[in-house]
Amino acid sequence: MPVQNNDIAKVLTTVADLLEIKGENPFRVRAYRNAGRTVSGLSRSVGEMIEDGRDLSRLSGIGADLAGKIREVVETGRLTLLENLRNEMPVELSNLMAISGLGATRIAILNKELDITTLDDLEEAARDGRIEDVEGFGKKTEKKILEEVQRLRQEKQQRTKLAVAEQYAKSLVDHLAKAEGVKDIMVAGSYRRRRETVRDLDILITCRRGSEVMSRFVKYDDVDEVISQGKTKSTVRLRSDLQVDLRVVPQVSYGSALLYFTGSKEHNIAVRKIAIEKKLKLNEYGVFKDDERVAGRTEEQVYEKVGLPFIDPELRENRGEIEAARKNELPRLVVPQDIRGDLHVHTKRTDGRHTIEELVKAARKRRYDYIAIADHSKRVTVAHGLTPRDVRQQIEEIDDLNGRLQEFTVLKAIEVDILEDGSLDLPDDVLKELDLTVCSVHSKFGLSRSRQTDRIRRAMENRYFTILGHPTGRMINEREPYEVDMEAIMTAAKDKGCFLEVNAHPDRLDLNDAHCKMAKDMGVKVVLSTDTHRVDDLDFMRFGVGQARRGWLEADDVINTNSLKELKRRLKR
DNA sequence: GCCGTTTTCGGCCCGACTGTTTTCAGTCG
Repeated sequence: MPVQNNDIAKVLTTVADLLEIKGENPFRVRAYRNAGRTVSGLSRSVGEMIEDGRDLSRLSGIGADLAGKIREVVETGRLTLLENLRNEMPVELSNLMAISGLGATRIAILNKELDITTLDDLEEAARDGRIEDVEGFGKKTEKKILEEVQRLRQEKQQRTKLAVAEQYAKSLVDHLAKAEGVKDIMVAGSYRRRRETVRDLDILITCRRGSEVMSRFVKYDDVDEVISQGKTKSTVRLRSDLQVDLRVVPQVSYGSALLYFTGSKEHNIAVRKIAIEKKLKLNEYGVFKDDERVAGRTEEQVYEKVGLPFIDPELRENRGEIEAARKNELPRLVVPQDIRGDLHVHTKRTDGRHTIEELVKAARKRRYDYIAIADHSKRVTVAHGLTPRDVRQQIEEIDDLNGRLQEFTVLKAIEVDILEDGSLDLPDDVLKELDLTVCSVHSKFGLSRSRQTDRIRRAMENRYFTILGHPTGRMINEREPYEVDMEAIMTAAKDKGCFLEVNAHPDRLDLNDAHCKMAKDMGVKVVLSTDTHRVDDLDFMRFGVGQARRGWLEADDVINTNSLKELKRRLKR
């Protein structure tokens, strides 16, 4: 069983936790923590990278030492440093870091004073009232700890899908915008960076002095608990368990605050370092030269002062955007208006809710030029998948409709299953009648990495294979992606002239951001599709665009930004 | 432990809020 990136990241993070609890050099701790984050954010498996002879120390934040440690984990499944730490102290202590309000220092104190090592120990001590007697702790802290242990047990700390967060954000923004004196209001954080999930919402507001917006915030109907409340910053938890931070800053600081609260943390640190190089200080209140504010009102001004062009929020992950900005090589990211049509739409003939006509009407309303009807193939019996006869019937229906439509085209397609042996679920003489195919894996998710990869590669050898649908099969927070060698898949796609879908459904977002970047780097074109089942789903496109932007994709990397004529040309194999 | 457009040594982002304290450490983002 190969060691996955996630396992390596876990080892590095655990080491960071234990070193921190031990009171080690905080910068050494940070190095391990950063390395864990770097590894978990890689699109390729570290094991493969090592096999390919890649030098891990070329990754930012990973030097010779950490590269060696990562290699040890990959090759032996263990890390001597962690084993040594294990002999010195209980490893379970690192689990306590998940308790909000407890950090390394206080965990060390609780361990020393009360011999607490596990969550159970902690809960018991809090219940017995032993924690409040420890110096530096008190009644409130003890109560908070008990609540947090229970929260952790209920596994409520899961990240929230972007589409869900959007609903809460919109209602809350509406509520806050009604406060007197509010000028700017923006949801920042990972929400603005369009991450597929968010841990919390960060809302930034500028307003007139003496505005009641902060009290309006903590009194919002949906607030379950006020975690902290100050003049410029408050934190609440909504009934849904989503945490929301509100920051209020003066207008002269809006841009710098927006930059700061949009993050990512790593991006901010990198930008601040550049500011320091230029003898400037950057914080959420502005860019300062000798205590004089020289920028801050807009993000553009802040970037300009540190010598950078504006960097789109989706790129701000410290994954190379700073270097690209310095060289003036930032991508011109795809925007929603670039999208000319949707190539993965279901109708009521299978598991969708609407007729082709209804979908056409909805698509035209969104100013599209075309859609592709891609219902399921026969194997997906739960969705009443189409038989060859059904497909032919639908083709006739579409031809008939196209004859009556002006300045809009319905493309004939199918979402055809890739069977276990790599064949497609419909015969070639049916597939050849279609404009395109979306080929998807809907079964046998558990195949080994090599068999799953071969299955898809074999399918791509079929000359009627056009687009690989939701390429990893993952469902966010629900189902892990199936094991597949994405680099090999992309190599095959490029070789055979196939495309990869970025499924824009907010439960999928598959390809993910790192894979989008990988596709770009490998020269594989993608399709942004919504997998629409009801007309409103067409609006999921914005999530797909967000994901694509996070993966550095430009309009030219996305084939459904093309006119119908150009699209048809590119679909030919 | 990492890193370098002054550096291979000596730095490493920076501020708000809380709780427990009498001036601040710890935590968080």
